Amino acid sequence: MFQAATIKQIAEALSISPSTVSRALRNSHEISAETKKRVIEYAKKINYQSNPIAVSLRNRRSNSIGVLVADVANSFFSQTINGIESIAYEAGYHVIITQSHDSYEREVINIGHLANRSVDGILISMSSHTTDYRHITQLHERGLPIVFFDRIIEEIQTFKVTTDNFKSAYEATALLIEKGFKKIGHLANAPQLSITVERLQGYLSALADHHIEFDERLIKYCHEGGRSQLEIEEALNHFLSDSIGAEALFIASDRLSTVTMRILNNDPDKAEKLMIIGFSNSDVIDILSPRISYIRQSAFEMGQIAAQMLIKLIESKYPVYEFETRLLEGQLHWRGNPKG
Amino acid sequence: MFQAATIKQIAEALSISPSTVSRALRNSHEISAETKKRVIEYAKKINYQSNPIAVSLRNRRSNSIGVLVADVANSFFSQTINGIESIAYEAGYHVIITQSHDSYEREVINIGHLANRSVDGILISMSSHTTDYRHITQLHERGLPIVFFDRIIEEIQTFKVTTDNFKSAYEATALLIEKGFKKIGHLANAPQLSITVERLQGYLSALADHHIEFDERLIKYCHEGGRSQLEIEEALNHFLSDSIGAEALFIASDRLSTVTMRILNNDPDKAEKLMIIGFSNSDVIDILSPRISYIRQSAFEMGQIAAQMLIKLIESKYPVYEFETRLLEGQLHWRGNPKG
DNA sequence: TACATTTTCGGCAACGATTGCGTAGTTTTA
DNA sequence: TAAAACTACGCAATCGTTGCCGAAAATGTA
Repeated sequence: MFQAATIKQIAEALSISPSTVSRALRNSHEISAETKKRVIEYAKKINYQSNPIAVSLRNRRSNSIGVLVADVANSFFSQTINGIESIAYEAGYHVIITQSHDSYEREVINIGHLANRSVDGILISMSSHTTDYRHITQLHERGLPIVFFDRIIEEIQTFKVTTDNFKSAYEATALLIEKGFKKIGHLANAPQLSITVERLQGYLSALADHHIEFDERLIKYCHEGGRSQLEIEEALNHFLSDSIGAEALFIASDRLSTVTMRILNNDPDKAEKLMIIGFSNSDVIDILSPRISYIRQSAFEMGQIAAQMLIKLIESKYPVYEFETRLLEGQLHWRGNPKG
Repeated sequence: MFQAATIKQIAEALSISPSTVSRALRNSHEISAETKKRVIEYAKKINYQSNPIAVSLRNRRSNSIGVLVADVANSFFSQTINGIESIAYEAGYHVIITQSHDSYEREVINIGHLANRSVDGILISMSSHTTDYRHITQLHERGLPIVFFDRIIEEIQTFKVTTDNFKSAYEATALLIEKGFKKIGHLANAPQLSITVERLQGYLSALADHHIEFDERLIKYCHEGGRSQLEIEEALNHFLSDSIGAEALFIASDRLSTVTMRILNNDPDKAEKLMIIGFSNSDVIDILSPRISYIRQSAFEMGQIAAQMLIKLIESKYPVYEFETRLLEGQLHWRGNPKG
C-alpha cells in the first residue's frame, strides 16, 4: 500500500520537532509566523493529510456514527439515510450503515459491531423482531450516545424522532369514514413495533370518534412485515371474505403497501372491492395501478433531525438528562377510486 | 464516554505483560495453556473487546471499504449496496457509503474523504458529471485498491463489473422492432457515462441489424439524468411531435424510466402513443400505470461481485496486474400494451 | 552433571498525532 | 540591573496493540 505523508516526515525535512509541526498545522499561537509558514507550505507540497486513525486513537473519537435500519432498499429508509448523511457530512462525521433485515440476531450483531468499531454514537430504527433490549441498554448505560428514529422504544431514555403515527393513522381512517366506508380493515405491521401500536391506536380512535363499532376481525398483523407475500394474501382473502366484507383498507407500512398493491394488480376483482390508504414513501406510489391513497412520511427530515440529535449528544460536554421525542407530520394524499 | 477494557488492564490484573495478554488472546503457541486460560477467562469477565482503531493504526489496515454511488435512494444502488454489504460483512469489513448525487465536486470530495479515512479500498460507480479522472488515478497510482461497478471507466486498469449493457439494449430494441415498431426513440442518460455509450450502441446495432435507418433526432440525452423533470418532458414532446412521430421508446436508466412514467401517467394521450421499454430495478415497476416493459439488472449480484473483487485486491499479497471486467446479464421483461 | 534446546514470557519500540510541561533565549518591567 | 514575563520550541507521555529481541525457566540430551 501507499505511504501517506506524516508529521514526522515534515519535522525531519524542516529540522524541527513533530510537536512544532503539529502545533503549526493547528495554528497554535505558540508557533512563530515564520515557522508556521514553512510548515504549512511544506505540508501542502508533499500533500500531507492527517491520519484520522491516529487522531481517533489519541482523541478517543472516531468522528463516525453508526446507523441501523431494517433495509436500505426501502424508500423510507434510503431517504432517511440521505437526511442523516446530509447532516453528518456537514458536521464532519462519517456514516456507517448496517441492516438488520428485521432480524433480532442481525440487530444484535450489527449494533455490537458498531459499538466495537468505536463509532461515536448510533442511530437506531428497531428491527421488527426485537423484544429484548439488553444489547442496547448495555451500551446506553455505558454512555454511548444513542438516538432512535422511526421505530422507537419506550424503555430507553434518550432523544427520539418519529412520525406522528397516531395522527396520520387517525386522519387516514377518518378520511375513509368520511368518504362513506364503514368496514375498514387494518393491515398492521409486526405488533412489537412502536409504529404498529401507534398506528393501530390512531385507527381505533378514529373509529370510536365516528361511532363505528370495532371489529377485531378487521385487524391483521403481519409478523413478517411484507417479507412473505403469502401472509398478506391470506389477510386480503380474510378481509374480503363474505363474513367480513371489508370495503376499505388502511395499510400500516411501506412494504405492506407495495406487496398489497402487487396482489391487487394481479387480481382486479379484489382491487375493485377495496379502497386503499397506505403508508408509503415510494417515489412512484402515485403512479401505481390500482390507485392507492397514501401517507408519506418526512423521511429525509427525520434523518436530519435524528442526526442532529445524535451529534448534539456526542458533542455535549456534560451528560444530558433532558430528552425530547420529536413527532413529524405525515402527509396524507387522497387519490380516489382504485380505477381512477 | 464509557471506558472500554484494554489489554493493559488485563495485564495489570493478572500481573503479566501486555504482550503476553495480546498473544494469549490471539492463541499464540508461545503462550502456555495455563496463562491462556487465565487471560481468556478474565477477558471475558471484564468483557474485553479489542480496540479496532488501535489495531488499525498498528496494522495500517482499517478493515473497512468505501462505496461511492450516485444516490442510495435509488433501487438499483440500494440493491447493489445490499450485495456489497452481504459480502463485506462475511469477510469482516465495514462499509462506508457515500453519495455523489451525480455531482463531480461531491465525487471528488467523497473519494478524498474515503481515502483519507483510511479505507482499505473503494468501490466506485462514477458520477454522471465526471470527465476528469485525476482524483481517482492519483489514488490508484498510490496503490489504493479500487473496483468499478455499473458506471465504469476505461482509463483505469482494475477490476470492473457492470451489466452487459450492449446486449440488454440490443435485445430491448430488437424486441420492439419485432413487435412492429420502427420509429423507436432512445432516451439516453448523460453522454459521458459508460452505460450510456454501451446502451446507445446496443440500440444502434439492433436498428442496423434490422435494416432500420438511423435518425439522430430519435436520440435525446438527459444531462441531468432525470433530476430535472422538465428535461424529460421536453424530450417526450420532441419524440411525439408530428415531425418525429416516435411509436416506441427505449429508456436507458432507472430514474429516467420512473420520471417518464410519471409524465405519461399524468398524460394518458401521450401514454397511448408510446410503447415503452426502460431499464429499471424498482420493485414496483411491474405494477406501474401505464405499463412499461423493463430490463432488470442483477444489482445484488453486481454488488457481491464488486465486493469480492475488491477484497481480493485488498488481501492479495502481491501486486495484481491481471484484471477482469465481468458483464452480468440483464433480464428483459415484456409487458405488452401500455393499457394492458 | 553439564550443556544444548525449547518453551514461555517480558521489555522495548513503533504505528501517527496530540499535548502538558519544561526551558532556553529574548523582551519587558520595576 | 535584576527580576519578571513572554516567545518559541523540544521532550516525553499518551491512546491500544503488536512485532521483535532477548532472557529466564523448563525440558531434553549426552
